[in-house]
Amino acid sequence: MVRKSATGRIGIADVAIKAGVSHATVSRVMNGNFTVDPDIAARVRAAAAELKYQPNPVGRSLALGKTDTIGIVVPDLANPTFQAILRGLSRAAAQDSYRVLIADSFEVSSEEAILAGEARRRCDGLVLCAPRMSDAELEEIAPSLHPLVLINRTTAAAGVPSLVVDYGQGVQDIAEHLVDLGHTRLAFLAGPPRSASNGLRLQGLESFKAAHPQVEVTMLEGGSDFDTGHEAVDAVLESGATGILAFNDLVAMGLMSGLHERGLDVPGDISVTGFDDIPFAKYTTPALTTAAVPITELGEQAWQQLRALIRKEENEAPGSRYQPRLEVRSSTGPAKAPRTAAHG
Amino acid sequence: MVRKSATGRIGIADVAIKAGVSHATVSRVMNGNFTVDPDIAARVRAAAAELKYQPNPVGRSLALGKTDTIGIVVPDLANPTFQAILRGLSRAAAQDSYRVLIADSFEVSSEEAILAGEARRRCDGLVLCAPRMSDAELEEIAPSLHPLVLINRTTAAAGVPSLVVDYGQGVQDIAEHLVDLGHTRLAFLAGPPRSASNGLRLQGLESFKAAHPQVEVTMLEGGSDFDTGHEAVDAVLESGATGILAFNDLVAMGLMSGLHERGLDVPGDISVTGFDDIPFAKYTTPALTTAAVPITELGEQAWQQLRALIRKEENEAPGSRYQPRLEVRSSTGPAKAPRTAAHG
DNA sequence: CTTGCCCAAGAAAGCGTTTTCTCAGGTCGC
DNA sequence: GCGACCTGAGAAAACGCTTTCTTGGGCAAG
Repeated sequence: MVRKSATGRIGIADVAIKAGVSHATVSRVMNGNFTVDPDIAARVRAAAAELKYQPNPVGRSLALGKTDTIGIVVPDLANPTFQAILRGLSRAAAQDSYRVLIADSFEVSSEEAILAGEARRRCDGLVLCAPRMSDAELEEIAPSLHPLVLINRTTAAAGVPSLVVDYGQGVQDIAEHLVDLGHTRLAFLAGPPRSASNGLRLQGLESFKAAHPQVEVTMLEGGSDFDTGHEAVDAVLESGATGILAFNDLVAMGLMSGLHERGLDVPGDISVTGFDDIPFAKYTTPALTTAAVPITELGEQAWQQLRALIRKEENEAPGSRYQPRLEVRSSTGPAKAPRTAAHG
Repeated sequence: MVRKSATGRIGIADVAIKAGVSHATVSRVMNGNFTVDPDIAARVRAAAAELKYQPNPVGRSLALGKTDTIGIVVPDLANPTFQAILRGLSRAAAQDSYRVLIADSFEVSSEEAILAGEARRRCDGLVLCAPRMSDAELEEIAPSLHPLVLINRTTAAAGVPSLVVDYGQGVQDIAEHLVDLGHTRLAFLAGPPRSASNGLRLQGLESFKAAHPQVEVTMLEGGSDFDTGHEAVDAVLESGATGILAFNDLVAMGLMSGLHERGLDVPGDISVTGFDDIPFAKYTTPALTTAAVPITELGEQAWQQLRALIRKEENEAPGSRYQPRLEVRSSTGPAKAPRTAAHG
């Protein structure tokens, strides 16, 4: 019988025996090496087909020193942003016959380095998505992770392309939009403290405040999910702001839902904006004004950059910067007279 | 110098040389084998730490015959349902130090079998998520994919646990709910034709129709995303139905958005229901009435089942069936007099 | 007819681990 | 004091593949 292999699976040896040739020849045929006699090649192929032989990728990986797999580590797989990046990455990588291994750090920044290292060792390259670790730590481990591509984070370590979204500019665009609508009291519902993109937004708001001293901008603590927005209703109302910049679309949706429950009208009473333009943003009622980030493209670009690194190609454009595009929908509208002065 | 290995990475050999012992001993120490002299063990550990040695998982996998990785193949990574399953699976697997490799078939059912095979060979087990392939094909390839767990699909092949959601019951519950509200004309916005869960829903509706001959149920073609729902507005209005059962929450949201644009009130003019209870469902306006599927739990259970298979444990409960729970929110309300008879 | 080449296919050496097998040295018992 | 037993560590085989190295046979040229 066949099945001589210890693992019980059909191996190259089985095919070699069946075809009456050596392992080497089978390998050559399977890899399209043309120095094999056509007759023998045909015999090998027939044997392989009959045994339904499929090369063991692990053995192959060991011999070849590559796994045809890349890893991605994300802080939270529940976040639509990271899901979209993952999707874009997976799609692009699949086009080049690469697979994607995922590692979710669940926002535990202390785990990221270990997770990244483990993932990297199993893969040919790694995408580190919005890592929460410190700059110092990131810079320290970056070399050991090469080929490495960063998303929404930069590092001083050499040879690490970064794809960053200009959240600072995006948040300024949104603020400008609200000011144009007559809002003079704004509030920012911040994101996770360790998020670099939150830092960029805060910087952007500082620039905005410098340029618009007459506008009042209240900072509110927050997070990155629905509930954050939903629970922030009181704080938002208390601030007296009429234009709210939520950290992202999720927070904005939660907030709108909360406002709705309070009987407040968006945008009649309060204007709400999001960030990211996740697919759902278009379908909220009212449709959400937001800053669109070309997020799937980000995942795809990450693969392009990583592929260049893996192939050791000269990378003409190491990393790139993405500008969000203001997407005005119906969750923003003209400011009405400040509620505190409504009696006047 | 160190770095004798061809790959340029630190290998077990480097540690062995540095510690002045054999490969075997290093391996023993790294794997916590206690038959090693404590002094030598300490020397090895010191050498490993100094060289920052990390075992190569590929070599390890080859020797051990396992990869500590499982694969999941989904028809569409953009679908929140599959994202949630992936998340649950990944989380549960990570708890047992397993990683997840993803394969997206992009709804191309002809690719599924190849994709599944490739993924399986790199992994210790596979989760096949709502495969679109035919029953015959599924049954044929199932044995070669073992250990295998199916989600939302069953097969006659032996030893393949299935986790299925009782979509038929769920859809009946929703229909009953609408009837209780006085609706007599319903419409079902179907999902992808190849989706087994769509088939289950259709069966459920047949049962429902049999039990409620007085209720008119119109079948409308559809899909599984926002746009499907958004584009279905005309067909829905044409049907004259006042209670709409959308294939899932996404479709329902698209439909509500479309109805809103037409100036129609939900649930005043038309009641809309979804399915799945994705996180967003709670935050739509109006909040969506839907059938909640314990979807993250599904991913987690998939891992439990797969783990049992991998460990060759006796599996007391091979597979299980999940009952959706009706989640009544505010997108459904009392039926108003049929519009076609409004003048009466 | 012999010598030298070239080519195709087999033999064997990796790839980086784990694990069995083997053997040297020490301990204990008689 | 010598042989049996045991322990701990090195040697080597195994995992399944790719690839270099080797070899034998066929062919052309001298």
